[in-house]
Amino acid sequence: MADSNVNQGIYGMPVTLKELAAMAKVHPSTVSRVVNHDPSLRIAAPTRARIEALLRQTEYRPNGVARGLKLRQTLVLAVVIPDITNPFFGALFRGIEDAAAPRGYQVLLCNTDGSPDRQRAHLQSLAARRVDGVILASSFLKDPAVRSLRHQRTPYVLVNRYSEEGMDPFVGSDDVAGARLATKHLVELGHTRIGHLSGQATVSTGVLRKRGYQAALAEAGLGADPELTAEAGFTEDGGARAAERLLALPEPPTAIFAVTDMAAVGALGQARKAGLRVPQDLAIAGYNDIPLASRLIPGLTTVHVPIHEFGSAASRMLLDQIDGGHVLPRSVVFTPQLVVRGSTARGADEAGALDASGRAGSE
Amino acid sequence: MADSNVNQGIYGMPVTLKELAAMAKVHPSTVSRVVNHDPSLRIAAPTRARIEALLRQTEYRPNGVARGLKLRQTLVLAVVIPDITNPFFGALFRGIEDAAAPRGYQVLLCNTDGSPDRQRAHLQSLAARRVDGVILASSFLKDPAVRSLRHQRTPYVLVNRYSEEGMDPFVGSDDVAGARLATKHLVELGHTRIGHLSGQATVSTGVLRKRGYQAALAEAGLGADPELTAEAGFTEDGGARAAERLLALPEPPTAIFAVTDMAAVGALGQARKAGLRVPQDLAIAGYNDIPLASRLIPGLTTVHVPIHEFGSAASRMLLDQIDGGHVLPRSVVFTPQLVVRGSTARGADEAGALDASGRAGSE
DNA sequence: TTGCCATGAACAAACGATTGCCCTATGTTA
DNA sequence: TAACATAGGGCAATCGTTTGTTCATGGCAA
Repeated sequence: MADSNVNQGIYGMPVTLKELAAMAKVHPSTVSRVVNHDPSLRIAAPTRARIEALLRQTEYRPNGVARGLKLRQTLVLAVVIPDITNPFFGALFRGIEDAAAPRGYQVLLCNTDGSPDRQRAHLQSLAARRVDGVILASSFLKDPAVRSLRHQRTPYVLVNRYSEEGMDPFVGSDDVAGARLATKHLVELGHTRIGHLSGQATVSTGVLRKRGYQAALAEAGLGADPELTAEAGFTEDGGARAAERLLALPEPPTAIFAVTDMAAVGALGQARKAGLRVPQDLAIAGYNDIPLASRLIPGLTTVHVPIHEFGSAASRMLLDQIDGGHVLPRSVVFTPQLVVRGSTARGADEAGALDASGRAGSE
Repeated sequence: MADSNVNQGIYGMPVTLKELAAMAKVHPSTVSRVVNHDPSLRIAAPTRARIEALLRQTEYRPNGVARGLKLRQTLVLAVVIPDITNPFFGALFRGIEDAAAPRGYQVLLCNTDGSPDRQRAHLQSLAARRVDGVILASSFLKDPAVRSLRHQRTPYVLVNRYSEEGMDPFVGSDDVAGARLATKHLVELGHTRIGHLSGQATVSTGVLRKRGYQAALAEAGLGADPELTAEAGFTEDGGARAAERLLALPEPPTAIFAVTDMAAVGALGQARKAGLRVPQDLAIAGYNDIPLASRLIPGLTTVHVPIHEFGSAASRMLLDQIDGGHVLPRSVVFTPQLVVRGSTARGADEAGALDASGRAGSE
């Protein structure tokens, strides 16, 4: 460093309070109070004018890191998800950012790919970084790193994942009701062998949607054949493989309810590969109503949830928690709605499927 | 604050060097040197053991904010894009994060929705935050905030966007060549009225791909009818509207090359709405080969570029620039490849379209 | 003239970590 | 025995802000 005391930015733009103060011939603290509009500061008009002119000329912005250290707030939120490539999480993220930005926050995005190790690594970094809050939509709530969030008193909100302790701030939909809706729809279409592509048993959405599926079957007087449920996880690949297993059964299902649209998409591809027509030979329903669902041919019947609002609601809960000290309300649960498209159309002919696919998702 | 001097975390876990030092009965600086494995530290074995045991028990992690202030590095990168909901940017982000994570960096995601104001707001925040580097894949390179990145000496890399100054670190594909490839393909299929859904004239990809389109037409001895080009931007909606204009012409095109897969998807929907069969009545080609392209029916013919590698290459360039002080190489340009699917299939019948759609994108 | 009160800013102590330098014991060597 | 080297850590400045407190000055009333 050639300039030992006063560091000038390029183009001679000062970047620190100290430099600014030297130029204005006042003490740095005075400049700080002007910048922050400190009401306790009584300042002579000419002095204030001098400082403000300088601030404008130099476009000074306080160093956020130093500010973060002093004020103990970073104005950063973090979102931990399995994979941003999944359209569900893309829409979710937008909801989060759109609600966070107006309040001055920016958002770190952390993909875990469903790996507990990556999740733990991310959470540890986030804790060290002192992010102001975390939104968790990833799978592993037993992770000790999650507990350490609690212990560190880092505010957090869960999206689409209940924790076991059950008392965590939560945003999501009524998974049981949604799954019942979709399954009941398949029942009413006359199907009696209805398969289920399930999520992992370690994830609440997986468990609850399966429960809804089983409830709908029971209400219809249909026994839940365990053979008709195959674990697919939440990916297209998983959906394809699980569907393959189901379709290879001696008595394969004529309809499938998938835990997730992505799994349903996998099933759709698998059905096509097997030469089955959808919906004539196999009806398929998903969950979430991702944008892709309405663009497929046939359009995917699915359970619509307001993904973007999941994000913004979670964001707001988190920020309120950060500002206010505690959580209110503790949870936001949206009511899911069935969206019927071509993949389960009743007397589906080609035209019907096309029509249905033309509907735009409301997301 | 009840505890004035020594702040204990919950569960009595110390969180600062000072507390740790007090417990180990050594000076904080000594603890710091142990944590950072300072080679200049000569320390008695028992002392070291005492400190290390303490570090393990308490799971101490240095406060990243304080560290950032002192060391002038935040270990944060930022990505500025129009919209993460667009599959192209989802894949890009994963590439970036996957390359950044092993080197200890986490990544802020900033969506601009193509708004210069939002972009400027984001860039200003990022500068104030002292992020270590920025990857720009958004549209506005004239933005003064971008210049200020340069002025602040914040390292940055452009993805898929040339700046006018032309000397910025860049990652992307040869847009002219890619567009020529796609257009030439349409020419070879026998089309003579080939339309173009273009990007904005302010964005390099828009300009260059249009140039490639025109070059291919010229080579084929086809004049470029300006009426056959409509500005679509990079969104599905824009693509639909632009396609609508083209299809309403007295002599509408029989083939369309879209600047982007998303625009092509919009055109596909518009064609369907107009009762046109793809590819029989209208052939459509896109650019980027997003995952969606291979799942549509018919599959979308497109120009494949390695999106994930765009991200990882950009990430690596940026990190090298941060570590090394300057940029080498200044740019990475991938060679695009044509992927032919059902949307331009030659004597396409239903079956052919289906087959083509079954191919998985290599991304 | 003395005392008091605003006024207008400067002072200085944090926030938590890093790091060049200094200091104090103990051997070691001349 | 005096000078010196080395081991083992402590000291203190620094990164850039924020903020409670103190201080000097001048005006005004008594």
